[in-house]
Formats: sequence, C-alpha cells, structure tokens
Amino acid sequence: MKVHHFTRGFWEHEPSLSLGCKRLRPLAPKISDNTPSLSFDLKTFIRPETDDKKDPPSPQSQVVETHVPGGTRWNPTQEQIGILEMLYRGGMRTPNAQQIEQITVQLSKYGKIEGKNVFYWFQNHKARERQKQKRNSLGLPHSPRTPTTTLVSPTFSTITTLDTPKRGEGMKRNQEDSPLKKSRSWPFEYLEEQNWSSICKQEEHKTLELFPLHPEGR
Amino acid sequence: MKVHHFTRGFWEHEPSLSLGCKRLRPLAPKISDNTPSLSFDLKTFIRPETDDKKDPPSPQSQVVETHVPGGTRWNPTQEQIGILEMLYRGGMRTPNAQQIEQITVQLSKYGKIEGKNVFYWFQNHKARERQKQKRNSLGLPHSPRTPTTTLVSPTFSTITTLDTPKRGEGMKRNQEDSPLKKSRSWPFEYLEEQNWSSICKQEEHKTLELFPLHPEGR
DNA sequence: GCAAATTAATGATTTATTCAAG
DNA sequence: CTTGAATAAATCATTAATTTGC
Repeated sequence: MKVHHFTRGFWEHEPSLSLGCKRLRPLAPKISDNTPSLSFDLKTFIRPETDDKKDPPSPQSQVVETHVPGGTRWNPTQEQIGILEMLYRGGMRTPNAQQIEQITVQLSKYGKIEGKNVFYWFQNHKARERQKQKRNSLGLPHSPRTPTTTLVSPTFSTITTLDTPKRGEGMKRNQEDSPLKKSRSWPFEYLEEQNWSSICKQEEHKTLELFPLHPEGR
Repeated sequence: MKVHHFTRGFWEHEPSLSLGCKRLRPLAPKISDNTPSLSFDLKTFIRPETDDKKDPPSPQSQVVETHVPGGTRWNPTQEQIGILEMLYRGGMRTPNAQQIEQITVQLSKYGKIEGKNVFYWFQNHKARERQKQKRNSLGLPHSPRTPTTTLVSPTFSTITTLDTPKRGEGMKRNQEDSPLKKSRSWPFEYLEEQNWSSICKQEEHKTLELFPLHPEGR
C-alpha cells in the first residue's frame, strides 16, 4: 500500500499506445544506448515494502510428507528407474510437456516425483549415455563395471560404432529424437496476478546499487 | 506522430531525436551515405496495419488474426521489450518460476505472450549480452570503455581481459546472477492423467509393447 | 512505390558443462 | 563416484528491416 505502482500505470493504458507503433525491428547492437534516466522509476517500485510476504504459494514446497524436510533432490525408486530406462530404450529421448506429465503421473505411484525430475532424467541420461559412448570408443577399451542395474542400451551402442557422435556433424538435429520438433511447449502454467513490485522484490538488494547510473556513460 | 520511440519515450521522456539509436539495425554495410534513420518514418506511416500488435488485454474483438494460427513465434511488442530490458537492467537475469509468471501476466497486457517467452528472453538476452561483451573486449582494442549499453557486470569484463571467460573458470557460477541458486523451481504444472499407452503414442512403433506396467511391483 | 531477395537479429531448442547432494 | 539439478553455450529456425530491381 504505497506508491510504486505508478509506473505500472504508465504502461497501463495499452490501447492507445500500441496503435501505429510498429515496433521497429531490432536493429544494430544497441551500442550507443544512452539511457540515463529510468533508474528512478525502477527504484521507486523496486523499493516496495520488501517484506510483506515470503511467498509460500510455491506448489512444490509441500515436501512435508514422506520426505525429509530438507529433502532436496529426487531420489528415484527402482521401479521408476526401470520404467524410465524402458522408455528410453524404447526410443524416447526428449518427451514433450504432455508426455512428461503423463510419465510423472504414472511414476508417482512408486514414489514422490515431479515433472522436472522426469525431464532432467531424460536430459542427463541421454547426455551421459552419449559421453559414455564417446569415452568408450575413444580411449578406454575397458568395460565399466556394471554399476547396478542400468544396462546400457545395446541399440545405441550399435549405432555409434566409431564415429564421435558430435552433435551437429553429419546429421542435423533430432534425426531420431522426436517426430515433431516443435511439439514441446513450455509448461508454464500460472494463473495469479500481482504487481511489479513483487516481481522485482527478490532482487532489490542488488538492483538498487547496481546501476551507478552514470548518465551518458561515455 | 506515433513514431517509433515509444518504448524509449516511456522510460525516458525523450525528446524525439533519439531515433535510430535503440534498435536500428545497420543491416547492410552500406558505408556510404545511408541515412538509416530516414526510412523508418516512411514505413511507419505507410504501415497503418492497425493491429500490428496483437491484442488489447481482451480477447480479439474484431481482429482477424492476431497471429497466424499455425503457431508462430512470439513477436514482442515495444512495450514488452522495454519492460523486459528494464528488468534486466534492474539486475534480473534468471527469474524463477513465480517471477516469470508475474512478468508474463504483466506483459500479456501488451500482447500475446507466454511464460516460456519470458524465460527464453532472459536466457538469450543474457547470453548475447555476454558474447557481445566478449567480442568487444577481444576484437577491438580500441575504446576500452564504453563497453556498451547495459554494462552487465564490470567484474566480468575485467576478468575477460585475456582469458576466455569460460563459465566455470575463475569464478564459480552465478556469482552475481541470483541470490539463491536453487531458487528456480521448474514450472511444470500439469493436471491431467492418462495411460501409459497415450504417453508412448508418439513413439508407439517401439515403446508401445515395451513395458508391462505393473504397479505395486515392489 | 512495391515486392522479391538479402541479411542481421533474435526467438526457440538442444547439447555441453558444471555444481552439489548422497 | 554416481547422478539429480541447473546454467551456459551452441545451434537451429523464423522474422522483419533493408537492399535491390522493377
């Protein structure tokens, strides 16, 4: 309950503003940008109460159950790993948002899990499988003891016979990853509305003095 | 005269002479006498597209097609860019999920936008600002100062004197990015539930019959 | 004055690298 | 050491300003 949303009011009158302004194409590297002012308003609304809330409405902060309070990272169960590996061997490499969601739902039957865990798992597994391959083909004619269960996909090894699977070499990208490339829609799903002040609140401590704000710096 | 300096005019009650300084692109070399700042107005006036920008905060009242239904990429408006740049200059580099959501809500007043657009914008802007910095410090030994606009981080430029500023070299990571590193929680927000079959549908040719799917297995 | 061809900017993805929990 | 998590770098893909030719 302060000021600081006056800035917002500035841009608020959207209708009349937009007309006619055709957004000049982003041009040269804005080398000669001289934006002297502007810090004022920023300060103004970066400097709200700064302490009104702790933003608990974090969807994933409810780790109170079945997990250690400090339980940070996901600890996959055997079943989860197994299923994921199966999917991987099945060819899945970069599941899209919907697929991830579905996988998550299924895997949650075996233990706590989130969508990002699935996402990261595929990312990491793919990358590490790749680098393992590379190492093997390069120097180490040694078999890395079977760690636990994770039997490496045989299909893959067959493919990458001896050519370093660098990414952008002969084949473009996602030759075999996913049928549709633009499928993955980012899963941002929000719905709340707040003020700018709260947006910038978290970084105020530094933004404040970050710009010395030397007018026309040159 | 609704010209192009909208955004700028916002933050800085600029007169009107600043044309061409912000994002004019020096596309072709054209070393001779190119009056780059002249062409714009012509187009601007000639382009009475009336809806070059998309939607007022409300749904499309009469807009034929705000954007191609075929799903094009986000085309930020002047206002959106301006706000994002302001936030960036304010110190924001890697907004977390909540911040992204809030920013998205605000920016959606000026045009269609999604959370991922905001996310990507910060990613790209940060990266390109950095590489611009690098190029400047490397390529031209002249003009030691006047780094550019938005002096991202003086510390950084100092470091990059002779050593390629690889990310994890001297300084760890995010020395100055965000106060809390583990802050960004992945914004997966799903809500539907389906079967495994549908998950693998896209890759059914192989995954479909791969897993027996036995819950309570353990 | 316009439209196709050019071209730089930049949005969107993927990959590589790194950090840190266990 | 293994690996989940996160960020940065590289790269692909699309857009729109500029050029160019008519």
